[in-house]
Order: sequence, then C-alpha cells, then structure tokens
Amino acid sequence: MDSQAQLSDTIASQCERRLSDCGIRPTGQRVRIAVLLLSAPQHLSAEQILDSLRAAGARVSKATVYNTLNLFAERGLIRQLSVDGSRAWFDSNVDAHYHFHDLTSGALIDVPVPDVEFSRLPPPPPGTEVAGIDVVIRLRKKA
Amino acid sequence: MDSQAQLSDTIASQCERRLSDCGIRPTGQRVRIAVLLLSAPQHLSAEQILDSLRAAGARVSKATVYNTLNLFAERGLIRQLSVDGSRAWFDSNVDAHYHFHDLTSGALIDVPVPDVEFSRLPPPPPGTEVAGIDVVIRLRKKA
DNA sequence: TTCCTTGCAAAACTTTTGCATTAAA
DNA sequence: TTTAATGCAAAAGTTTTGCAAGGAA
Repeated sequence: MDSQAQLSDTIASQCERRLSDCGIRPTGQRVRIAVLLLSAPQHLSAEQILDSLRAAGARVSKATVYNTLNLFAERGLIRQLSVDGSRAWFDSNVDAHYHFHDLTSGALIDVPVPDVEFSRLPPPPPGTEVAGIDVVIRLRKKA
Repeated sequence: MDSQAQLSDTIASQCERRLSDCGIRPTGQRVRIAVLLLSAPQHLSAEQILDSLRAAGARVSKATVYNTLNLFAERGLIRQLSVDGSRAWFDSNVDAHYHFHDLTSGALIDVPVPDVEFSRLPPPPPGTEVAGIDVVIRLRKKA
C-alpha cells in the first residue's frame, strides 16, 4: 500500500467515524461523499458531487447523492445554503460563519464570525427567538 | 364610477407611470402585476401572483408572469430574494432592508436598515467591491 | 406595417419519490 | 435473515423557451 492509498484510508476512516458518531451507517457511498465534502471547508452542489464521484470511477446515483446530502444536513454534518435561486450549495463548514458571494464568478467565500460584528440587532417578534443569522455580502468587480 | 373603482384607477395610473419611467411599456398584464405587487411592501411568489390575477378574473399566463417579474427585477422595480431553496420571492420593497424569516410559517418580515448596525465588516477581496449585503434572521418558536 | 407582448405547450433544471435490487449488520 | 441503502426511472416543482397569435405604436 503506497502512502497515497494509506492517507486515503486514514481520511476514509475518520469520515466513517464521524458518520457513526452521528448515528449514520457508514456505507460505501456515504463515506465517499463524506470524504469528498468533509476533507476541507468548501461549497459544493449535488451535481458537482455526483460528477466528481463518477469521474473517480464510483457508481453512484443522483438519488443517493441527494438522500445523503439531506441526511448529512439533518444531522448537522453539513449546512445547506440558499444564496442564489438556482440550486442548493452544501457547505462542509458547520461552524457559525458568513459568506461573500462573488456575483461575477458565482463563488462563495467564507467570512469568519469575528470579521462581522453587530452593534445593533432587532428584537425577534413576540413568541419567536433567533435560530440563526445569515449574512451574504455580494461582491462585484471593482469599477 | 364609485370610489373603489376610482381608487383602483388611480393606483393603476400610478403604476403605469412607474413602468413608463423605467422604460417599460405599460401593457395590461404588466400593469395588473404592478398593481398587485407594488401596492404595498410585500413578498410574493410567481405562483401567488398568477393565482391572484386569475382569481380576479384576468387571463394571464405563467410565462408572462415570469417574464414580467424578471423584467421588473432587472429594472429595479422589485427585488428577487433567495431565502429558502424552494422558490423565488419577489419583494416590492426595493429600499435597502433586511429580513426576518420565520422558519415555522415560512413568512418573511422586513427589517429596516436602522435596526441592524454593523460595527465591523470584512474588507472585500482585492479587485472586488461590495454590491450589497443580505441579512436573514431565522426565527423559530420560542421554547 | 413593424415591433413587442402574450399565451400555450413543451423543455430545461433541480430535487424528490416509488420500487426492485443490493449491501450491511 | 432482517433491515436499511442504492440505483434507476419516473414524477414533481419551479423557471425558461419556442413559436404562433394578438396588440400597441
């Protein structure tokens, strides 16, 4: 076994562990998706994940990708974002953070929490409480 | 002509005027959609607008509703929002503002700009400038 | 007439679902 | 063996598009 394969095994093992910890049975497809998505903080669409896995030679169905992403999101392993109306983006960074959205390229860039500070926020309407705050800073090319 | 009809005429005339001012030819369907949407600050989906117009007896097609909403948004008469992945919401309030998003009911509520104050914001990446900032405060039922 | 708008249907796209098959414990 | 996951295809939901017909200038 070369070091590349060994490294992959390690990552796969870590992912299996994370899935198990969340009460998710670490099946082949789920681990593959986890390895792809959880290896680094990133934003991927279902289509990108499907293409990536198939390009790597895996046999995966669209249904499984969606089922898996929804399951991961439900268990808090990933976060589903709605920044543009076109499709969902799946964010492997589940720590609180915000986003730049580059309108030219469509790219999403993480903004760490300490980089945004609110000195005033409205009180939530009666009977409700704040579940979370999403901030999307839209970017265009500088004039 | 009763006062109700007179009032409607006035609103329709105002809408026609706004469309003309934006370089949009004020056709029957466009004015109808403008009257519905621009009469008050609100958030409507394409489907809601279609249903509303048809319930009022108008002959309108889905294609025209979408064409018109896209045209209005392009000209800055309305704003298209992506708060949940399910569909687009069209906001007749184009002044800068933010939103509460009630996760229980799905309702959107405007948050005036002065109610949110940033004491710190990240600098935009090199070569870009901030085109706008969207803030969505998600609400759940209070425990 | 000429250009633009509309309606309808179909297409395009993303996401979900039903069901037979396969894999996991 | 028993339960759950997968693949495939089809369905569902939203939005766009092609094109013929209708309306405005």
